[in-house]
Amino acid sequence: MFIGEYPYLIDEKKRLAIPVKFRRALGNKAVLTRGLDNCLVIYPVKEWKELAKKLESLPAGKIDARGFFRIMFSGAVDVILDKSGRILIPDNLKKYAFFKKNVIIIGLSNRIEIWDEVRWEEYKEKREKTVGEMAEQLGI
Amino acid sequence: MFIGEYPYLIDEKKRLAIPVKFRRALGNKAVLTRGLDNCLVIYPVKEWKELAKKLESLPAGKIDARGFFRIMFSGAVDVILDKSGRILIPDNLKKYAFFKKNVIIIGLSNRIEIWDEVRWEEYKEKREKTVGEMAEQLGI
DNA sequence: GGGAATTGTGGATAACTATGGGAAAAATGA
DNA sequence: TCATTTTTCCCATAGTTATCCACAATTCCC
Repeated sequence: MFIGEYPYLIDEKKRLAIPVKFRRALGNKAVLTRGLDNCLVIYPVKEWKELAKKLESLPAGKIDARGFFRIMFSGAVDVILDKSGRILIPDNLKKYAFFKKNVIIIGLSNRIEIWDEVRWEEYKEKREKTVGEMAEQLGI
Repeated sequence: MFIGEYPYLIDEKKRLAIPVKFRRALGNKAVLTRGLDNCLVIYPVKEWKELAKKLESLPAGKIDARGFFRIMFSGAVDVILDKSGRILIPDNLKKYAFFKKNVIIIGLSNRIEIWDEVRWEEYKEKREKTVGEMAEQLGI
């Protein structure tokens, strides 16, 4: 299970190291996609396949479903961890997630999210204040 | 499985390179045809055959079905990848999809779509906004 | 606490790819 | 038939990417 929050750098060759604690569970292959709120998500191959299956069952005749399908698949890439445990972040995804150099990698149970550092700090601050309300609404 | 988003150019000889990652799954033959929303679609031969079968089973008595059938079949061409992994885009399809020079090739599970770059960027921007809602509906 | 192993980061070099162009072959049209 | 255009096939090359290696900093382990 992926947990925790780790700061990393994207170098000028678009390489990003994956936290050591996550590497074993990923193996040397994973799938990187667009995530909600302009972050990126890394799925273990198995998790991605399950998600892809859900997406494939969407009705291709419906405009909204078709659009969602296109966004999700076009935003996905296979990534391979190099000898140093790094993956490559393609330009389109880098742009989508507003990455500069500093990013935060967070473990979220069955997946890993990558955030631009500044955006993450803002998001976290905002959300930390409302944790109580959120819990109440969710009935936790 | 085809995934990802890749920018390419159509040269003055109407040639368009297929992303390296897609070539193995295509072999050196494929079928190119009109797609929804004024893009073009490349199907591996096998996938095309399955689609053709579905289309053939449409009720020829219905106006819409007949129209769809005609558009899909009349727009289809066999394409062959050259030594550099490029295919030729016929004029009629080029016109249908509003291609200038810059196009985006996207992988969509069992097929590949080709979009005019400008149109894709517009489409993507519009669709990215509804990703949150869609995800919530699907429970992703 | 000190040596060994691990990790984050940078860089060098080899391999590959995108793209353009030239020459040969085929099609076109008068 | 022949000149002109279009298509096909092959090669060239700049730029990018993959792969390997280096090394300082940190962590681990006895």
